Amino acid sequence: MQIAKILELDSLHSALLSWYHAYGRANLPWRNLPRDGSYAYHIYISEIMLQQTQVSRVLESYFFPFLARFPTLSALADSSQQEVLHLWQGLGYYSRARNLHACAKLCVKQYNSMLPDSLRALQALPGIGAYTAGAILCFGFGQKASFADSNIARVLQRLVGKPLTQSQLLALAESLLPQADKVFDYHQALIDLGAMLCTRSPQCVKCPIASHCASAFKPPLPPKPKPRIPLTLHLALSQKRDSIALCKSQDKLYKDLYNLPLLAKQESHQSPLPTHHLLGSFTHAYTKYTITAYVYQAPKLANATYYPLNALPPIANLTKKALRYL
DNA sequence: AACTCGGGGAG
DNA sequence: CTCCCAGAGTT
Repeated sequence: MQIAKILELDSLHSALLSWYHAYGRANLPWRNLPRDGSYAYHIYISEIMLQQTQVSRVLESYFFPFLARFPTLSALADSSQQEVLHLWQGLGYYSRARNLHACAKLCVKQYNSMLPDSLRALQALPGIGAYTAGAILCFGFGQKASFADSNIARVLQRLVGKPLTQSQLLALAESLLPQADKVFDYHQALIDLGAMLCTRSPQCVKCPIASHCASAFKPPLPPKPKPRIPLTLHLALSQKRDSIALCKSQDKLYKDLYNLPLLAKQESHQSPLPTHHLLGSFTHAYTKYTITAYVYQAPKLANATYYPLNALPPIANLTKKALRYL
């Protein structure tokens, strides 16, 4: 590489890192752990929780309770999937919880109850993809690995001023890496830059690397519109003493979680069923659907399983909302 | 490459 | 209201 380019890169790194130490979220719990691999499990949990999920939400009521209940990979492997789902309840994307449990069991069996420290082995584990494998290597094991989450992707694409394919993105990320002792903070800094300044509406005036950026102060590309499909659910609330009827989902959606029995479902806006006693209704957003749910009082169901209200199995927030009408 | 999977908070 | 978040797995 040419000298001028190296100096430029050096200046980019130092500008980014000074900004991070002044304005970044350096006090996040998963940023203040030993980086020798002894806390790779904690990093792993944080990375899975943070997939498509905001930091504030993970800190609220998930990260610490989960680690308190499952302090090690072995403890996680020894638990039941139900208990894991219980601590995941409300966080969404529940395949993450199922994969965590499966991954822990695999690591106990194959890797002496530890997470492996190679990119290939990590990526082969359920729920760990390209991004998370790199992040675990870098943040958990202190290795010089490159990766790109959506924050880093946005920053790098703005930096070069054009959209990049996944392989172009990874190649660029690799070429921008600083020396080994700075890689941890460098990646955290890029992530914070993407989350705090280089957002969809970037605050370029505050950006420490605007002078390196091809897109600084230019309007971002227009987003593409996404369709939303109306969905009407008719849910049965069947109470027996202090228990209610719930069904374990076998579908991909809410798999292994418990839901109210479904009387009917249509992909359109519907009115309540006139033949049933309506208790109430609510709306719920779910990916591409906007759901209207009607909750009806239902008689005792002969072949349903009833669960006590003070010891419910794991339920999704959709079901939790419906239980308000008890 | 395009879909699917949750949920809540920001704008 | 719309958009998006420390993505991964499936089709």
